[in-house]
Amino acid sequence: MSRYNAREAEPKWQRIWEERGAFRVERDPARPKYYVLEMFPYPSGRIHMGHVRNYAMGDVIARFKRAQGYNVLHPMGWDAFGMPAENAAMERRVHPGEWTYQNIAAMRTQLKAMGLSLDWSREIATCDPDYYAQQQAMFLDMLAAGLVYRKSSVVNWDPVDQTVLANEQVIEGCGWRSGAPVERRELTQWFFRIADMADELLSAIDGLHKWPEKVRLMQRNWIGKSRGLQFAFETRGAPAGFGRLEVYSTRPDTLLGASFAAISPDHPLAKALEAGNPAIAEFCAECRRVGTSEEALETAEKKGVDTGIRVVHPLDPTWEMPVWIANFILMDYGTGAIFGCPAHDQRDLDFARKYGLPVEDVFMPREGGAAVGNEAYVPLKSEPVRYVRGFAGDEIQTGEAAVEAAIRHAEANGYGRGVENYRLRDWGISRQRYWGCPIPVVHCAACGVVPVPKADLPVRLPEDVEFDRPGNPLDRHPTWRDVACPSCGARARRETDTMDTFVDSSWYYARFTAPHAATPTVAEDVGYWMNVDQYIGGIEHAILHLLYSRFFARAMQRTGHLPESAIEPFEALFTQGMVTHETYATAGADGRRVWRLPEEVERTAEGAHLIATGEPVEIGPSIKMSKSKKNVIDPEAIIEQFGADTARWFMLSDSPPERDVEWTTAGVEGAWRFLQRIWRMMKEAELCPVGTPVPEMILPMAATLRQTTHKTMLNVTRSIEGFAFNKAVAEIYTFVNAISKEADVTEDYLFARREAFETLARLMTPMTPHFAEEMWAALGHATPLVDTLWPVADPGLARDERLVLPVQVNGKKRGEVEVARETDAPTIEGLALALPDVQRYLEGRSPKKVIVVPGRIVNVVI
RNA sequence: GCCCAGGUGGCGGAAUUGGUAGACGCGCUGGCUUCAGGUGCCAGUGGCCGAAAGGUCGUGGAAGUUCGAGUCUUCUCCUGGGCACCA
Repeated sequence: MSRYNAREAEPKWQRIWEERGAFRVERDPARPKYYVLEMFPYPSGRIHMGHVRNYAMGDVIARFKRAQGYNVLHPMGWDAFGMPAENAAMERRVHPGEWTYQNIAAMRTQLKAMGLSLDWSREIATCDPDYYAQQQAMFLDMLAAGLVYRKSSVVNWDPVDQTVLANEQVIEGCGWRSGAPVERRELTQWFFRIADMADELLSAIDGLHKWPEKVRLMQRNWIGKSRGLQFAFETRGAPAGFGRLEVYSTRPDTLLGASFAAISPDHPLAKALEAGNPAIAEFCAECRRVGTSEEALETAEKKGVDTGIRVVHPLDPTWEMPVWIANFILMDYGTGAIFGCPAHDQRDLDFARKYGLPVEDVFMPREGGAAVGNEAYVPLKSEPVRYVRGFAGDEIQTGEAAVEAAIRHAEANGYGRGVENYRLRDWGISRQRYWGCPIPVVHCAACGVVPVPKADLPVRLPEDVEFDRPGNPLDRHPTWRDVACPSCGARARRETDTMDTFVDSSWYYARFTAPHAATPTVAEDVGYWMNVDQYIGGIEHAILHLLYSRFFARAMQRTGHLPESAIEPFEALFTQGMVTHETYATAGADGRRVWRLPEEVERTAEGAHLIATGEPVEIGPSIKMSKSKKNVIDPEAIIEQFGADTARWFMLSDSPPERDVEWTTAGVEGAWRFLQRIWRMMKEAELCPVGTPVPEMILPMAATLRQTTHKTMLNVTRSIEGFAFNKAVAEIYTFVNAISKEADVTEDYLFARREAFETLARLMTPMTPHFAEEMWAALGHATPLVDTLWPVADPGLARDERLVLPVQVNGKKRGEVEVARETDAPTIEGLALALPDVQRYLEGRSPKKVIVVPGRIVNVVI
C-alpha cells in the first residue's frame, strides 16, 4: 500500500515553488494587493511552537488570498537587535553580530522547512546597517520636525542589564527582561513625543474596526484620558516658593466634601520638607523602599504624615485643611497632589478613618440614604444622585453633569480650569547598550547636540568591542566615541546611546514594501502596498509594539515617509492564542519538583512515568510552553518525524485561533493519520481521466456527492475568511467522510469523485500546501496547485432543493417534515399537523397557535 | 480594587447569531482484518428510565422575557487574563 511520504514531497515542492519564484511579488496596479504580515521573530536560534502557529495562520491567509487572485505581499524578517545577543557575547565571548546572524541562518532553514509562502527576496534584519541607516535617517527627520527631544529625567535603572527601562517596561518594580529590582537614577535621555499624540491615538482607535475589541480597550486604558479640574490651594506655613499647591481631581463635584490635601512622597514640596524634618524624611524614605510592586502596593496600609502645612478651601477663605504626605499618591499622574473627599473615595476614607479626619457626605442615593460609615459611596458617574453638599447645579443629577458644573463654576469664578489628563507618557528610547541602532548625533562642547549629516550615515556599530564586563562597550571605545564635531570640527563625543528595539519594530512593516531602497521608504511602494491588510501576532504586544507602531506611522507621515492614507498601519489585527502543554515533574532529592521534558515521559491510563527509570511522574496543568518548565516540543523534531503539513494541520485544528491550543501527541498523530487516510483513499479510488467534462446525466447519488463538494467549497471559504480555521478543518473532515462513503463505479460517479478529490486538494492548499500539491499531481495535473485559483462553488449545485424541518410541540422536538425548498408556510403547517407524533399530543384538539419559520422550524403550541 | 474574556459530554470544541444542543476530532467500548500490532476497516459512545419504540433531564447556579434561550435581561458562583493607590 502506498503511503504519503512527507520527507520526500515537502523539500521537492519547496524547491519547485522557489524555482518558479512563486511567492516573489512586485507592484502590479492591475491586480488588487493584499499585505499579510506576521510579527517578525527575534532570532533566538530556534523556532518554537508559537512561531509555528503564528506563521501557519499567516500562511493560510496568504495562500488563500493569493489563490483568490490577489497580489499578495507576505514577507519575513528578523527583529535582530536586543539583549540576548549581548548576554551571549558576555557568556560565550562571541560577537553579538556573529551570534545573531548564525541564529538567523538556523531559523531561516527551519522556517523554510515549514513551506511558508514567503517572499524571501524581501528578507530584512534590523541589525543590518542597510536597515538601521534608514532608521537613523528617519530619526534625524523626526529630530528636525520636533518629534524628538532630550530631557533629564529620573529613569528606571536596571542594575543587571545596565540599562534604562521605559516606565512601560517596568513590571512590578523589576526590569521586564532581567527581573531585577529597578533603581532610580537621573540621566539625560532621548524621547519621542508620543504623549502629544495621545488624543489622536485615542480617537483613532474608534476607526480600527478590524482589531479585537480587547486590544482596542487595552490601548484606550493605556492612553488613559480623563477630564477633571486643576486648581491651586493657597497654603499657610509652607516653605518659600510653595505659596500655592496645584491639585488635580476627576471628581471636583466632591470639593465641598474635602477634608484634607495630600501629596506624593516624590512631590517637590515633600522633598523640600524632608531636609528640615526627620519624621518626614523617614516616611519618604520608607515609601521609596516599598517600591512599586503590585503586591506591595495592594497590601500596603494607607499611611501618611501630617506636614503641619494648611491649605485654604477655594470656596471658603475661613476653611482650612491639613496637608499630608500619603503613600498612595502618585507623582506621575496629574500634579502629584490631591484633595481628599473620604465619603466618596475608598482610599480617602480608609485614610481619614485611620487619622481621624472628617467625613462629609456630598451626595446620597436618590431615595433615602444614610451617612457614610466605613464604605465609601461611589456610584457610577452616569447614575443620578441627590447632592446634599452640591454647589453648582441641580440637587439631583449625575456625577458626570455635576463634574462639568463644578468645572464651569471654577472657571467662572477664576479658581480653576477644566483639564484633560493622560496616563500616557513620552517614549524614552535611549539605551546604554551596544547591540542596537546608534543614535546619530554628536555632542560638541561648543555647538551642543549636532546631528550627524545624512551623507555620513550610517553611524555603524564598531566591530572591535569587548564584552568582558557589564555596561555599554560603546562608552569605552575611544576611537569610535571621540570624533570631530560635524559643525565646527572641534573634538567632540559621539552619542553612545542606542535606540530601544521597539523603534526597529515600529516601521519594519513599511520597509518590507521596498526593503533594499536607499531611502527609508519609496512613495510608489508604500503607496501601493500599505496598509498591512492583515497583521497577526501575540496578545503580549497588544499595547507597546502596536501603540508605538501607530505613533511611528504618524511620525513617518509628518516627515514625508508615508502617505496620509497609511496613518493606521494595521488595517486588521488578529491575536492568536498560546501553545500549551502539560508539565511533568519528578520529586527531587530535596523534595522540590524536577521538571521533565515530554520526550522523557511515557503516559499511561493511570498516570505517567519516566521512560528511562520507571520513576513516577507528576502531571501538571497545560500551560504556555516555556523552557523553565521544560514543557516544550521542538518543531524541528515534529517536522522531521511527521512533516510540516501534519504540524500545520494540527496547529489549525480543534482550538479557535484566538484561544490557547494544547499540544498533544495524540493530536499530532491523528493529524498524520488523517493525511495518510486521504492519500490511501485517493490512490484506491476509481476516477475518470483528468479533464473529463461534466457528464450530461448525473445519477442522484452522484449528484449528492457533487452537492457536498460545492457546499464544502462555500463553507471552507467562509470559515477561512472568518479566521475560523478550526471550522475549516472540521468541514474538510466531514467532506472526506462523505467521499469515503461512495464506492459506485458508474461513469457519473467517476466524475463526481474526481471533482471531490480535486476540490479537496485545492481547499487544503492553504493548510497543507505540500500534501495538496502532491495530491494534485497524483490526480494527473501538470500545472502546480500554487498557480491554480481558489475553487468557486456553483450556487445551484450547493443549494438544497429539499429541506428537513424539525417540528416542535410546545418547544420540544416531536418529529420532522421533509419539504421542497420553496414550500409555503400553510402547506408546511398542514404537513406538520398531520404528523402522527403531533396528532398524538393534540389529542383531537386544535392547536392554539402554529409558528412556521420557512426554512427553519415549525412549532405547534397547544 | 477596577476592567475584559470565558464556563457546553471523559477531553479539545461546533451550533447557520433567538430555531433539531453536542458538528468534527481525540479518547473509550465492541466487532472484523492481520503471524503480530501502537496499522486499517465497521459499529457504538451526554445522564437517567426502558428489551425496544420511546420518554425524561441536560449548556456553572437562580429567576425572567419568548411559541421557542447555550444564545437576550437581571442577580449570583467559579475560572482565566489585563491594569492599577489613575484621584
